[in-house]
Amino acid sequence: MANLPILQFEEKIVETVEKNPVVVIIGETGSGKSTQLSQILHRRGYTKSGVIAVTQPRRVAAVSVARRVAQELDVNLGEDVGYAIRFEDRTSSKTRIKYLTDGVLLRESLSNPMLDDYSVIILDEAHERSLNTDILLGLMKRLVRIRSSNFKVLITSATLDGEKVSEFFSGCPVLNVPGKLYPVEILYSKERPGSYIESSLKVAIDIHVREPEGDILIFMTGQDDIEKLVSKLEEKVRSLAEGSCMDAIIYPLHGSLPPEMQVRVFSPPPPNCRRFIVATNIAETSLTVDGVVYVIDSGYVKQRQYNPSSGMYSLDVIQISKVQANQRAGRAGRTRPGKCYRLYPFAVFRDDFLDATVPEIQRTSLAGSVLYLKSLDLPDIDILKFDFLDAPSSESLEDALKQLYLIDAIDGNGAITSIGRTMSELPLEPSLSRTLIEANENGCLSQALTVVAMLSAESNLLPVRSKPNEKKRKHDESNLPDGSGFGDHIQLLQIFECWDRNNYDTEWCKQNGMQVRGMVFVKDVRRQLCQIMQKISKDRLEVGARGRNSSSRDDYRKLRKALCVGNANQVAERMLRHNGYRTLSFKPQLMQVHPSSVLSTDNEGMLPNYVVYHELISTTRPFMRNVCVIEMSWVAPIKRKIEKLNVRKLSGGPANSFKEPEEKTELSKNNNNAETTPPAVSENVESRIEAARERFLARKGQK
DNA sequence: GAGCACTGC
Repeated sequence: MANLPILQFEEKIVETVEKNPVVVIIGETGSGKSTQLSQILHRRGYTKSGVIAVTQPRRVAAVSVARRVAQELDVNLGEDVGYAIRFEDRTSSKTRIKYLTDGVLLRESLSNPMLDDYSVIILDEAHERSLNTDILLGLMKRLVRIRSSNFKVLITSATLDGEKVSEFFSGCPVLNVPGKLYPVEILYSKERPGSYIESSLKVAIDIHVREPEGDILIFMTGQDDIEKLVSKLEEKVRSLAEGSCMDAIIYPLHGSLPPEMQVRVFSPPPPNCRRFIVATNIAETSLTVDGVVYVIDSGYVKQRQYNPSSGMYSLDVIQISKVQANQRAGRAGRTRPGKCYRLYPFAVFRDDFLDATVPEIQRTSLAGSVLYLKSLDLPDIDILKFDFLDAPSSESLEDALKQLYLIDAIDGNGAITSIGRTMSELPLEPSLSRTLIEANENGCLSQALTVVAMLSAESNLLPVRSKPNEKKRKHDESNLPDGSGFGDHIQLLQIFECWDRNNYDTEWCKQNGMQVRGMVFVKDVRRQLCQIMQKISKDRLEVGARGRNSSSRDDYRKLRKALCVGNANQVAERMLRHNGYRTLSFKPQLMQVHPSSVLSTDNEGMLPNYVVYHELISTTRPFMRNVCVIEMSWVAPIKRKIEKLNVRKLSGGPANSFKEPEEKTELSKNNNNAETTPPAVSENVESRIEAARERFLARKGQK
């Protein structure tokens, strides 16, 4: 700890924080910023007037960093130093330094918008640009303006992004804290390889044969590529003459591996053995593998993006950004000098790669975030001109408003409704929280809680796909309920009820190919939602899935009706002559039911006329994932609402709520004149949105 | 008859 680089900058940091409400800290990997910044300010008395909060984008980071700081200060975790993540609040009235996920801080700000428990808020890892951190950046900008001048905000970022964040905060000071990485030699390819699997294979074997010991980390885009490369590597390594080089052991590493397979990379390798770790970008930030000396970087990543005009997600392989490339290279220099082999030429890195990754706020549906901001009721903040570091497109904001309108969260003028207020209390995407509220009116809340909890965890539930497992899984799956012809939501309900009847037995999960951890998560989510709904619930809520009984067809019908209301923006109508569907509320497009669905055809081979879907995802074709059968009579009111829809009105709002965005230079000096800013000219707003939209399109065009 | 990168309340 004593030799952490950041400690040499203690005086400078304290002095700068003293004089400025906002400071940006550029701290490279190994600088100790996550553990030391809070302690420095604690030493200097900043915890006398309040708690120091440090946000993290990931749960594990919040927990492990808090644990580390408690150790260094020699206090019990949960007392002077604590953490708060979903389902787990380890803080007390004694807590002075609190680590928490950015999502938890957003929740707290819902009940206490001034966040006045905190004297200092540190947004750590802001360069990752998570949706939550981006919203917090906007809220912090407002907060330093309206709270007293001894409230401090620190933002840590990456080299390439620091100036931009500083500009956002009226040119606040930027401090550089060097990291403690060993030098990493970067080697570029002469040209882009035809196949980065083959190219990685060749480079990896070259390293293995020629270079001294040290593990090799290879960045691939997804499970498929990883499995292919792993088997090729195994074959090649076997074919090397025995004794010609050291032993090798090859690990795949990606998110859908069961946890016990993931942690294998943390146990030390056998002696005289080189490890090959073939990973997705899970190894870029989330998991740190010790012993890596060589990195092979394909230059690609698989990324999910949302298209607001079609309401569809797609998963695309795209080029990484410079920040990502540097992060990957840094993985080679953690224990000693390393080498990074980039499978692309320097010119591609310099000219083609974006400086930073497109922030999440520009690639996801914003319905939840827009509802969140509306529920804050900030008199001086209007969602359409909320001050974002990078603004989302107006198209994306309009899509969010449209979605919210169709599920009654906002009215025709864009104002939040009482339903919308209740929805914002629930830690769920809007379609799911609306479903719960309707189910409560409907008398099927218990069932809806189950389905909604299952959907929140869905990707963690299904067994891993792997060739030898396939047969076994098919066989096992036939033992699971089938949704009784009503689709996937009902099946999810039936599965949970089955597990409930089996006393939440983990063996039952294993026998049926369900992921134990995923199902336990569902139980936790359901319990949490239960507690929140208890306050507004009409019925008494049994904690179990209807007292160990199965739901009836009547329950299913009520539930499907609630799902229809909650997913009013995601209704699909079947084509007359075939089993393709089209959406009602987005521009017309043909979609299919995902082949993994349990939805079945009738005697004539036709699928139901109307369904709602949970998600629209384009892979080889557009697919609806998780569909539920609904009745035609339920669709009529939705159709009427869509016809009446006027997006301009939704985004207009009352004219007097518009205010000129404050002058940037005023931030640090004038803390108390928030109310004196003149009303904005709407042209100004529109031109800002238009400019943001053009920036967005330009970026998309570069791709 | 297709396939899912990674987080989080």
